[in-house]
Amino acid sequence: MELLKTGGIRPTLPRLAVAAKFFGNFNHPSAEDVWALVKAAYPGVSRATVYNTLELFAQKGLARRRALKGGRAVYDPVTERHHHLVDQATGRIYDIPWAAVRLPGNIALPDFEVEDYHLVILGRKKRGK
Amino acid sequence: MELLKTGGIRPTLPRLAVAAKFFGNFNHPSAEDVWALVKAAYPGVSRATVYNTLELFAQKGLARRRALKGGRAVYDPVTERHHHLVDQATGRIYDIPWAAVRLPGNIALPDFEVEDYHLVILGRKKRGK
DNA sequence: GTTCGTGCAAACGGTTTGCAACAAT
DNA sequence: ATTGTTGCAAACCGTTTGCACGAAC
Repeated sequence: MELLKTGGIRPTLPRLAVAAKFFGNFNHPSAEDVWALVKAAYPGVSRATVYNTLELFAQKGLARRRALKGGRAVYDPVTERHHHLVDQATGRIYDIPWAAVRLPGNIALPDFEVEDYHLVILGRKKRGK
Repeated sequence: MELLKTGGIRPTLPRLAVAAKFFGNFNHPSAEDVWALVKAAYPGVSRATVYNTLELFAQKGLARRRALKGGRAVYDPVTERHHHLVDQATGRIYDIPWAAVRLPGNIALPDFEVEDYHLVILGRKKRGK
């Protein structure tokens, strides 16, 4: 994965291991989740490195860290704007395409400088879908 | 505060202490924050009781538990619908009135049953305001 | 040789849990 | 008697940090 170079990240072996397990994982894994996956495939990688690497991805704009569930931070490999739905039954997080919801083009608040916004939707996945 | 009775909560002394410090606190305190306030005023109250009581408030619909910051859950005594702005500089959370943003009347997603939704806005408070 | 990256373990902070005592019904 | 509530401390879980070794420039 040489998109690491694009982000100005030296593609070391542990980082490639993290990237392999993280990018393309659309289940909004927590750092701990990613570590479990990495550890299974590449036992030598330490937890700290996984945490550091994910945070590095976030700083370089390759991922977003989100506070969507209590307690654990989740990382999102999708950097395009989108909304989130948190399934109240399972806790699973789903990406909702930006275009799926019609929103005012931009949000303006008198007292605040708005940098970004997204909808957090609470609901449940319809069974079977 | 006898809105506890309204919620079907037995108004014990520790719970009244928590209620006194929590309701009317619009700074989106974490459980730890509330405990610090309660402990200062009523030193006998244990941390577990504060945590239990806040969770009880949430279950009874007197408060909302929200995952807006990483790591710590915050409790919101405002139960009416509103949006949230997280100040990227300070981490402070502000309530944004529902009417401040024009949204589609209801959100419908084909695969999900939507129970609730709100905007999470990332921004910064304009200085002086 | 100075910086950067890594592994390991310990520390940390917030939250939850187990348990014994006690109050309410 | 049964249930609900409390305080205390310990356990727990995700995350961060300190440190020493090694690789890269």
